[in-house]
Amino acid sequence: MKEFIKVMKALSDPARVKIMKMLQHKTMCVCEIQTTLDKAQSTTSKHLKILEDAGLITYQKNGLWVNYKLADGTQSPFAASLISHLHHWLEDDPEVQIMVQMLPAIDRHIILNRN
Amino acid sequence: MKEFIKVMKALSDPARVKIMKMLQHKTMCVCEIQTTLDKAQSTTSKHLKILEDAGLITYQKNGLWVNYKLADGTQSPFAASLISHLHHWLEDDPEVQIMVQMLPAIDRHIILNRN
DNA sequence: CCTATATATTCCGTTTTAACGATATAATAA
DNA sequence: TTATTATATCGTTAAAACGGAATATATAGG
Repeated sequence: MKEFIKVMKALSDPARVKIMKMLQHKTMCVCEIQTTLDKAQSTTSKHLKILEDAGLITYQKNGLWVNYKLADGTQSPFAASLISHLHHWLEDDPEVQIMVQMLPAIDRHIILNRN
Repeated sequence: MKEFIKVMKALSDPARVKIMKMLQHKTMCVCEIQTTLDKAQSTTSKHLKILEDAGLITYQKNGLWVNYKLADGTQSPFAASLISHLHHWLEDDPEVQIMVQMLPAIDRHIILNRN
């Protein structure tokens, strides 16, 4: 029950659902996710932790960057099922559509004014 | 998005998930659900309203009694999918199992000391 | 009408959640 | 080592959620 609640709670916040939907398109670092969400860095980091604790996303460190991506669902059958459904759910949601449109322009090097 | 969040939030509370699991076995009135949950009557009533707003359950009035049952999911595709999954999810959860065992003994007439 | 009763709603206290700024951590580069 | 930088954690505040007691509503029966 606790594990199930954890997954449901994780997906009960619009910002976290948006993170799931953006990671469906590409692996992203924290600053890219933060920019797309338009939230503070600490807020973004906490949302990522909640999703990770629920088994919905994973990360890989690469130097200073932490790259997040959707989990494969092996950690939780509930997570697995919801990750799968989220691929087609909310595809026609206005907020999600606008977000997806801006994704190609989101790049860590541009965000950090560097090249 | 709002509709999706509403469904996920509704299923983010153990008491409400338990209600879904008990209604999977039979239609129940508020006092029966309250007894099974072991919560106050107002608390129970509020949980039921949240589940109903999310399209997860429906009710039918019969005199003084209000009988609740699982929704068919026509109100929301998210609700439909989760109702369906919940049928097999948490079947082996200890809390749910104990609850299901006591269900046959839960009867509105016995609860209200009447026959 | 009046009474009884099953459920819904209101009120209020407590706990949880989400947000941000500030600080800490960890990795890179000099 | 020290400086820089991407991310994580801490501290605090405001809003939302959960709980129960008290009250309101609605239906049934006299």
